[in-house]
Order: sequence, then C-alpha cells, then structure tokens
Amino acid sequence: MEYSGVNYDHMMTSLSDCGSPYGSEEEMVIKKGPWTEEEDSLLFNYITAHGEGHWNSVARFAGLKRTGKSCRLRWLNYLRPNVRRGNITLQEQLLILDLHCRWGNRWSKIAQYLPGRTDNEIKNYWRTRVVKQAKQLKCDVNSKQFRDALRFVWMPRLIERIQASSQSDSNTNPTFFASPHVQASSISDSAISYNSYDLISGGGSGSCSSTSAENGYGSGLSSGSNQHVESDIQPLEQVGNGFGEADLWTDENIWFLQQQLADH
DNA sequence: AAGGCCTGCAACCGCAGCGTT
DNA sequence: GAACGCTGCGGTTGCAGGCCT
Repeated sequence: MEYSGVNYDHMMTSLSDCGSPYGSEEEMVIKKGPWTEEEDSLLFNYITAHGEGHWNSVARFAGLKRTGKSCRLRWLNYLRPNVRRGNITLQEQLLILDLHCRWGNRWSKIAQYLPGRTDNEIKNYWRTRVVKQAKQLKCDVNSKQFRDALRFVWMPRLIERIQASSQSDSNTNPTFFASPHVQASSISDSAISYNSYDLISGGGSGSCSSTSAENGYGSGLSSGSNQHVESDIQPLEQVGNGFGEADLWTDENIWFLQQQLADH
C-alpha cells in the first residue's frame, strides 16, 4: 500500500451537505479523497469482526469519518480478501471482451466471472484500453464495425497468444486453469455455467459464442495441457507467471485491424 | 532539470431499485 | 401508496506518476 503522506484534511465536507447518516446534533464532517493506512486498518478490523453490510453503521461505529458508500467502495475494491491487483491477464482480457459482447457495460455482472477482479477495475480496463483503441481505429466502441473487429480479429488473436503461452508454460505450469481454491459453483449465474472452456468452445449462451464457433476462434485452449474436467475449473484463476499485460494493441495489430475494417 | 502532457487508477457522484415504515 | 433510507451500479472526475520535449 502506498500513501502519499499528503494532508487531505482540506477534502472535508459537511455531512449536512450530502445527506448525513449520522446524528444531527452536531455537524459531522466527512472526509473525502484517498484513504489512509489508519482508515484502512479501522475498516478492515471492523468488518473482520462484524461482517459486511450496513455500511452507514460501519462508517459510524468503526470511527471513520466517511460515508457508508465510501466504506463499501473501499472494502470491495481494495481491502476485501482475495482482491486481485495488477495486470489483467490475456485470459481475463479475452473473457472481458466476450462477456462485454454479451452484456455490454454490465460491469458488476462481468466481474462475477473474473474472480478477485472488481467491477471498477474491469470498467477501468475497458475505458483505458478498449475504448482507447476504438478511438485509434476511428470508430465508435459500440459500433458493429468495432464489435466485429473484436470478435473476428481480436479475440481469435488473443486465443492464439493464450494457446502459445500455455504451450510454452505447460512444462512449468501444467495446472493453469485448475484451481483448488474457488469452486465453480460460486458463480451465481448457473445458466451460463461459465468457464474458459465454455468460452473457447462456443458453449455459452450468448451471440458471441455462436459466432465465434462459426469463425473458428474456439480452436485453442481446450487442446493441450490445459484441457480439463468441467466441474474442476475456476475461470481464470491466476497462477501468475508470465501473463502480465502483454498487450495486444501493438502497431502491427492495429494496422491489421484497420485493414480488416477497411475491407468491410 | 523543468514543465507540460498523457495514462491509469482510486474515489466520488447521481441515479435506480428495493425494502421498510 | 407515498416517503424515506440503504445499497449497488455505471459514469465521471481528479490525482499521481511516468513520459516526452
């Protein structure tokens, strides 16, 4: 954790300005801006002892001069156990693209299928990477043109790279997709029964999967060392060796995409 | 070295949905 | 059923650090 040491005391707002969860006998002042280590500690200890929920009470009884919403956000996006930080892996990128194709900007729903990732992180990824590339390609991120580019060009390339990486890793990391820590049943939307296998084999229910099957981008992961038994698989649990943000948005790929778009 | 620009991310804001009174 | 409060979601903003000139 890093704290800048900057005094954020100036970022205080009277609770009377924004709907106070506190008593009105005295004007409570809430703090805004980055969280301090001490605040994190207070929040973590309180939730560890009392559990999540009732966020306004958390804010009040933990001794935090924060709104309930702020406490909730800090917990969910940062303090919560199993929150994964750091680079979005290739597999995660692929999954985000696929799920966004199904559901659009339903970030929290998408986040359900990326263990340890928060909706905020996924949203930031989408905006800072994908939207940026759409701009670079001079098309709207929601346009059919760009969606087709993602579906028919980008995702197959991602799969190729994942496949190549998994093959090169198979000696050192033969259990890439198998995680004993989180059960697939933890995924609430059982209608889709989502995992990487579904994604690459076209087994999902969304339009992308069917089209992806047609276009053959499902040729990859189910083969080789990563083949797995369905029920054992946790989607995209990271083992963490070498799938950092090896970004696909290289000049070469952008050029390729532009050619594909020009052909349409 | 310094200033400006760019990027990524943490956090805030507004709104909608839901439950309770 | 209206009013209110709480929670969660998606959009947006602002800051810190890196990069470039």
